[in-house]
Amino acid sequence: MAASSTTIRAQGELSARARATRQRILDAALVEFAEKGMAGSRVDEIAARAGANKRMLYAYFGSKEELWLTVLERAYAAKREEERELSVDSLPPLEAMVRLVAFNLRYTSRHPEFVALLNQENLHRAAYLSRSEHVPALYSPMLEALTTVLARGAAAGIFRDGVDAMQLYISILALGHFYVANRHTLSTIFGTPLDTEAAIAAREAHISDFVLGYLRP
Amino acid sequence: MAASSTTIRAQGELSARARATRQRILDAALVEFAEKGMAGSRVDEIAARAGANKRMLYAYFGSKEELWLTVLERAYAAKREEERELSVDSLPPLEAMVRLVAFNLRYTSRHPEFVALLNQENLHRAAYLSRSEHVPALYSPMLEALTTVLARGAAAGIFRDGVDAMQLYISILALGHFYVANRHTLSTIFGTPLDTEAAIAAREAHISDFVLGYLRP
Amino acid sequence: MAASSTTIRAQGELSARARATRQRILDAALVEFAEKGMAGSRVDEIAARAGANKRMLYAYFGSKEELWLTVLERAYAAKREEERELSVDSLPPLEAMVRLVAFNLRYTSRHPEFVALLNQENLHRAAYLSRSEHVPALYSPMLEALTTVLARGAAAGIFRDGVDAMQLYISILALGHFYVANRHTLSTIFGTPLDTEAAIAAREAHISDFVLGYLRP
Amino acid sequence: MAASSTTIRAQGELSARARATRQRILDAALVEFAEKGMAGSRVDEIAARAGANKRMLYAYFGSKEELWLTVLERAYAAKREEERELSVDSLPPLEAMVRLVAFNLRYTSRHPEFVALLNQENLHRAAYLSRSEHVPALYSPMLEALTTVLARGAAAGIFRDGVDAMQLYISILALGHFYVANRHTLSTIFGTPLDTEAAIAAREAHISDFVLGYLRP
DNA sequence: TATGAATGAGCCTTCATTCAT
DNA sequence: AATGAATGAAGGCTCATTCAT
Repeated sequence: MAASSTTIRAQGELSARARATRQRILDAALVEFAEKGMAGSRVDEIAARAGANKRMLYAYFGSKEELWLTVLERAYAAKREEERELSVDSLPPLEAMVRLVAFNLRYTSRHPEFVALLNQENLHRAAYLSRSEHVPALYSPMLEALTTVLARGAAAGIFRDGVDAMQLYISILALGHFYVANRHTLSTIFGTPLDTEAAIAAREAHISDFVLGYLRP
Repeated sequence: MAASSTTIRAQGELSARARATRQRILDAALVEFAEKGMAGSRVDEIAARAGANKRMLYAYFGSKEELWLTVLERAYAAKREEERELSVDSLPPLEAMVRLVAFNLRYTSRHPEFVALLNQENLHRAAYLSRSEHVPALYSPMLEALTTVLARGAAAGIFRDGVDAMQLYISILALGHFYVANRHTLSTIFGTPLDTEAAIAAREAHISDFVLGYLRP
Repeated sequence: MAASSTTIRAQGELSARARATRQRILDAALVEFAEKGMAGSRVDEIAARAGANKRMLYAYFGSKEELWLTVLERAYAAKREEERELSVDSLPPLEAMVRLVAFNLRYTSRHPEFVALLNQENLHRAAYLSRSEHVPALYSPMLEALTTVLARGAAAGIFRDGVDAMQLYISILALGHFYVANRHTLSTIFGTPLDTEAAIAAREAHISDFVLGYLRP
Repeated sequence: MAASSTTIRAQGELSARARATRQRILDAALVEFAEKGMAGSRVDEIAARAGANKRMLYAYFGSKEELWLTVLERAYAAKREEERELSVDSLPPLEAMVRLVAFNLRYTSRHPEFVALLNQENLHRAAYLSRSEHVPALYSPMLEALTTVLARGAAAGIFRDGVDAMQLYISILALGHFYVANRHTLSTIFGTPLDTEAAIAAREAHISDFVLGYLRP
């Protein structure tokens, strides 16, 4: 009777069955939230999609807002985990950079739900994310790795000096993320579809050129 | 979504008083929509903020969705109007490029509500914007102008050859827009505020370098 | 647009139609609250009984709790108004006392909903009533009048000296109110119905005797 | 409301451990019910407070309503047990009366939860109590004892003749119970706290006087 | 042109109760 | 004897929209 009988929070103590239900709710919430945003999502719909009782959603997550935060944290963690596996700091500088750029475009392209979550959360002025204890910690290793790559490249004479790692990382994110995030309005404006494989490959080529072109000494 | 027979759409036929009311509703809606998104905004709140009766909102715009589209169109038009005034095609290529890059960052920074609207609309998969007859037409002149600038720069030997105008334009938008759009989550992640004047100036310097560095032959 | 468009509070500014709706809601709420208490009452039921839309209940009263307080205040005011009309301070002391005692029994008997409201509110530890600005003011005149009557009776040699007006008033309330409030459990316990006219008349005779017997010098 | 076939009602057949659990549930329910009434109480909360699994509550009591009735019966029995120990019929009439009056005030004052239960049950029109087989039987001895005391006092010339025992008993209950039951609203109305020890002592003095003053021949 | 009042559907949340182990 | 997980039916409250004047 340690936890109040109406809310279950810690995940460790759960049975396999409970964990499965919890997971189905999270999966369903990710889809729903990404599609309709937080305000536009319906708790009923999430529960139905999860094949779970609505009450369990509240038992596991307490409220729609807590559920949102949990989904958001997991989305960040998932992306960082894949990015970490690139092992940029163990690759030659040029390849590291190319891979990082391509990965960011391709990941956002494969995971438009991640983009949708981020946009929503920025509408909220990061009100939920700023309550997270996990996410900020995920990103300092990335910055360190990028700093190292830039230094190695500069030492080897293939990158320019004095590049700010955070600015560059934001730019790399921007070149991919913005394209995916705004693909619908951009397609409308430019009158050409942007989410075909051909279009994405073209984009990848462009931004690779873009970053490497800039980094030339 | 056909306009009801009692809906008043054209603005020309309105009296001065009516036009003022209509305008106040639009202004209020812009603020409210940008702050809370479309699903999160309340028709009551918009009317109250406009000092207008809710009924008038329906008389002038027919529905919340139509109001959203009108607000969105005006936001696009306002930005394009300022951008047009840059007269990039009458400036020397280098200066044109610097100005265009700086303008896009500064405009989005000064108009976070524009960013918020765009993000929302992309969540909607541009469902409203794609019904607009005005917006696409706004952007073809921009692409033409940029194409000309790139050609002039290449001819003068200061820009590389073979740059795709649309890709570059998207990249320029991305470098500024993404920074502003995601400033809240980025601030949280990197643990440093990104919307101070100093931070924005640093960003401007970085992206100017970035674009010009890339464009070097 | 003085009042927010979603909540209407002051009663003075309302149209006749609105006032009628508001009143129907109050009447329905009184019945429902008295029958089932606050926690047991259903907002849907109140609205239905009032022939009003649920939304109006919230427009006029803001919440179930505010509605409860309003109903409570009106119940107190109604009783005090009738009590005031007894004009105890302009009657001979003995008659004043008899009338006051009888009135309190009869009123609570005729208005079991008043008793029910009071009991509920005491369960709440007067949480709502204590936010009322109106009710306490109603009762000081009563105490003053009773003090005068006691003094006049004592001076005339028909009442004992040194009677505390507040204690006596509470006792008078008690002798009638408790009987009515607990008529159901008392009937069960003593195995005899207590809310027949005959039983009430007997009770009236008893408590008249009781009070006057005590007041003898 | 018939006990389900799996419900365990009789207490005799239970093991010591089971009896302890059952008792903890009853204790917790008393507190919760008294604080929030039946409609306002939560089965979850009662189980949590008892340190028991919710399921056990249903195993032992069948439903929230049955639990309510059990709690109510026990509260009545506890009061009558203490009252019985006064042995009013073996005391001199005057002292018996004084003790009875004081006891009723003091008991309700020490046991506000009893008062709260009674009020709730009267809101229910004694719907649950009337199904009890135990409670009515508790009270006939009380009336007999009081009748005897009154007769002895009248014979001794210290009490008036013709006093109805039930009416008097109700009045004695009223003078104490009403004060305690309504202490919150009365405190609010009269602007003075009524549950201090001093206030209760003053009340005790008043109602002693009151009853004895009335009983004078 | 403008307004106050009304509406019905739907949303987030909570409840008493039962199932399976 | 005890438990964790699950459920269906509300419950309070809010929303975009329309009516009547």
